[in-house]
Amino acid sequence: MESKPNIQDVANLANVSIATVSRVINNQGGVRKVTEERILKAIEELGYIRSAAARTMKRKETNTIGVIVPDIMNPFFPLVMAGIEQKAREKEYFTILSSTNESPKIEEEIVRNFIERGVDGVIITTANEDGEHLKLLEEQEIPVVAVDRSIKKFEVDTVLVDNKKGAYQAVQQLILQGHGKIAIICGPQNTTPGLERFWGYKNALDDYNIELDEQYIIQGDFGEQSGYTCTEKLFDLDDRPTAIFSSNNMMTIGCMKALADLNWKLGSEVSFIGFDDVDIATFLSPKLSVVARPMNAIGEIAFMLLHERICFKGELPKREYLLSPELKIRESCRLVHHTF
Amino acid sequence: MESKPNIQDVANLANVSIATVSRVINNQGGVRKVTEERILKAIEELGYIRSAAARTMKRKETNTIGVIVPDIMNPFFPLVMAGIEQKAREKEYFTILSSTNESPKIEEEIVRNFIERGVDGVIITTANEDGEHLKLLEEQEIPVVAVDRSIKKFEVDTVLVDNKKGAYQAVQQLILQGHGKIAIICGPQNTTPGLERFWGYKNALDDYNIELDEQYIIQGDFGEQSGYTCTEKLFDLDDRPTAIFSSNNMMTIGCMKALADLNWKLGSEVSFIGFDDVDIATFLSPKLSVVARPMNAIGEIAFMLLHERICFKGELPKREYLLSPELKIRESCRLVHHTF
DNA sequence: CTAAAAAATCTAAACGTTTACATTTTGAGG
DNA sequence: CCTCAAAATGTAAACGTTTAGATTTTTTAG
Repeated sequence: MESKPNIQDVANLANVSIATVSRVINNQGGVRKVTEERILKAIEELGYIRSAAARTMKRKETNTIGVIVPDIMNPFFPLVMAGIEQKAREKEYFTILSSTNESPKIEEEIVRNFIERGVDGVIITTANEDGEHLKLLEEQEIPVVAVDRSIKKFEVDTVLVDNKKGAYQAVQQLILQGHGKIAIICGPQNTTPGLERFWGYKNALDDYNIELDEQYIIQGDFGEQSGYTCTEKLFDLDDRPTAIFSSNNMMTIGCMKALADLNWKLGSEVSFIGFDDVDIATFLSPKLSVVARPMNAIGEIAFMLLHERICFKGELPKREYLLSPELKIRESCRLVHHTF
Repeated sequence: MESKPNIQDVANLANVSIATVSRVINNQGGVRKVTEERILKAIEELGYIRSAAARTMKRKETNTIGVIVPDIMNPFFPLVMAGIEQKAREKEYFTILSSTNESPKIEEEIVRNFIERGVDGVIITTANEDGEHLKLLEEQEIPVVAVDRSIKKFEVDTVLVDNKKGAYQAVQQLILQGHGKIAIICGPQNTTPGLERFWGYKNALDDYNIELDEQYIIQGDFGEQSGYTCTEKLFDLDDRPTAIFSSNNMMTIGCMKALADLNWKLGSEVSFIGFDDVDIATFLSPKLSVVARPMNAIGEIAFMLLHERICFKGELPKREYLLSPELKIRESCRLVHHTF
């Protein structure tokens, strides 16, 4: 019994054929109680563990899904991941996680590796929404669910947050509180979230007949540093905005740092709402109002969609979930002071 | 060509034997340029991707390591994970991540599954340092590296942070600033980090001849909520401490919330140092002083240790890394005001 | 007690690689 | 144009499962 025991060793010890052992370890029934017990004992005795590799080879399924995220250090993704994992565990699926560092090249490598390993499906927040580099997945007919960023080149189920609505609500809130000079720190306009959040901003202003003012539209890149510099630019304006809407969490952080450094008084001199909840939101004084995304639900739904598609091999129409973010009003947006 | 092409299909198309194809896809050399090109073309044409399962079956290795963490939502782990992944990618290893939710039972299932899948090694922060539930790993002789929490029941390489030293330095700092009434919000005393951080606290007080005062030692559970309630308890004391040392990041957050709610003035009325850096640290006013752990380095070292052990099948002594945390002094600890 | 039906078990053939070992091809040196 | 070593390629046997289909055993019913 030098190396690891295999199903044959178990069969020998229990004095049955490997077929019977196989039926037992897969609880397929049709095995007499007494033999089953004999086999179980043999398994125990030998410390037998079946080889997933051999099994996969026959079965052509791994009960594994691959998850690809662009940046594991961004707190958004672990939270989504938690939702995925929870549902996956319920269905006895396992999860492989890889992070691309926002590199489409790495992403392509990961996809290839996932396919080699025979994942049953993939949940991905792609580093490049174009999706040209993802064509392998389509070729191999592997079910895919896109999360947070859609994929242009081919049809996949998608779970998105209604960025436009979230941004709209935030800006609407500011408007209703009397603000007219509302600035936006934009995300990159070549990403869906960046673009949609800007649309939400624009629509809200339109709906309330507030004219778009170019000087209040500042272009950021979703990074903390850009949040900082954008805020500085706004501060340098002759006619400063009375409210700021920031398009994501990292820029919110940068913005807060800038406000502190510039001594631009949050809440009183300038109201604020950010997209995405951040840890710091409830610590700052005043507490930050934010548009919060339901990360856990995103993960759960993504898995459910994927699972359906894995089980249901037939044709299924492309499905698109649009989750509504929640506007959490705290203290950083206040009624504007009209001092005449 | 109905189903997926295999190595045989490639061989047929390229008019060679499967052995030659195998040599090409593993770059083993010994194949003429012209045939290699022919094979490569065939692979391209068929969209052939080799099956990791079949390969594993022969090779008995997967080039995959398993990572087990207790709580993927705790920001500490994604950061460690980033370090692991980075090094793993360099060595062409892949990473499977699973989270146990601090449940030893789930952990055992995950371990079993990892073994079925034939991971070459495991990096784990166990949910139960006793390690009885991990004996499968030992039986199967799978290399293991323990991170952040050691494993008692069997010998494995370990990467720890010098909790005692970190706590000591923090408390020492408070003492040197004139504090005598220093409270600690403890972690669970049945975990190594909880225990060691308490020792560091105790040693520092001992060394400076400050008597341990039971009322300043509050037991928490590393959760945010407990940080909150512990802080309340301290506030309710007749003789409040002038400084607080919190044993981890989540409790730090709870503590900050409590301070704000209680209107207990951070920095002036009560100084503070926390174990582990947190996002909010630099936003609060005053900015939080913390003991920061080198998460990325922890991950990198953990992988390197594991990798050595995977490659080097021979006997290797147990190795234990003890990384020093860094005391980051910001503003939340101030010279105590002696008002006589 | 026996025949037939039902249940349990077994046999053997895949699945797609890798790899010793065997065979063929190539090309250098005479 | 041979010879022969070296290089290239091919053959075939694993690896450890699952699973039709064959076979044996058990149970049922007359």
